[in-house]
Amino acid sequence: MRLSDTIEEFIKTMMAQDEQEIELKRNELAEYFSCAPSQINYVLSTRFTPDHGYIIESRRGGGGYIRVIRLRQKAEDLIHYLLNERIGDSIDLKSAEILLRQLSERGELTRGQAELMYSALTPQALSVPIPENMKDNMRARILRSMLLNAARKTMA
Amino acid sequence: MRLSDTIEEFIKTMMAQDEQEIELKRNELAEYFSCAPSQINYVLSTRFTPDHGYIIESRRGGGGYIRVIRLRQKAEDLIHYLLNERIGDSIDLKSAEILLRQLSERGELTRGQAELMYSALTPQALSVPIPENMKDNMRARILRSMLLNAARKTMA
DNA sequence: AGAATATCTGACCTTCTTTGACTAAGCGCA
DNA sequence: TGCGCTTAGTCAAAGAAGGTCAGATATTCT
Repeated sequence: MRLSDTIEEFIKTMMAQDEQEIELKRNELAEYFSCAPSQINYVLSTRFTPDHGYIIESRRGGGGYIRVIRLRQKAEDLIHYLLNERIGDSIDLKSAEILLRQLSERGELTRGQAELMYSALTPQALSVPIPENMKDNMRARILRSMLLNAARKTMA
Repeated sequence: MRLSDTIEEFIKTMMAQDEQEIELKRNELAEYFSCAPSQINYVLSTRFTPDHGYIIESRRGGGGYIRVIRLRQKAEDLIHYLLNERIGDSIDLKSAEILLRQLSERGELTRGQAELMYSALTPQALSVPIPENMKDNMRARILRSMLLNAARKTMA
């Protein structure tokens, strides 16, 4: 079996017992599996992505850590759909507005959240001197990032 | 847990009970936590700056002290200051994080709002191919737009 | 077999924390 | 006034994580 698969399983086992959230030390894990620390990043970036239902947070420096958060199934499905089908790598303001309204009506987001997200995508928010055609691309990224954040909480 | 975090908490606990203002002895504190005295300065300069809502006063020599004062401002004044002066047309991620954290600690924003706003400013959210120096400019606009949105409700 | 894809490693980078040597400022007393 | 404690401040270097990326290897697909 490949090392990556072993590490993946190991992490998933840790989460099974614990909660939906674990913290790990990159160097310790690498030490434990006698591999390069960057191998851990490889595993995380290929098997613990939002599409797989996970979110990663980390901190450097003394006392640093990597936190792996598992989304609940429903949130995972929704995020998968939103990121891949609905948003992709570009979304215009009007579509984003419609999407946010739907999410709020469906109760996936509070109205406040939806409005706050919308405010981050308006022309004023993005009134920087870059080509217009790049703005919908920015909207997509910003919206993704915010939806992932929300997925950890309300979307459940 | 990091020593710096422990010291930060310790100081905040002292303030919670007491009032808006406490006085501490650098050497005693360092002694108490078995660390270099300059560690105390590190904590103060990374966690008790005006951006964090505190100011520091101190005196050397016999009977010296360090005074930590929590600033209190009316919400409108704070928001006004942030929007017009502090954020201006550019703000880096770290500063934004600090400001959002302060707003949430003060109860001007919920923690969820602060985190949602933060997620719209991360490198992933802004990972578009534009010059780095323009990103802080974008952060400022996006953050302002979101704060205005929140302010219109909470503080209207 | 050859091309495409997936895995691993190592060198180098960035961020955050901790320590210690040296510096500066009040205070009290000769 | 000047000297010597008693404090606090500064800054650079060391330490402690984690991140990135290109290239070497290994697997899988056609």
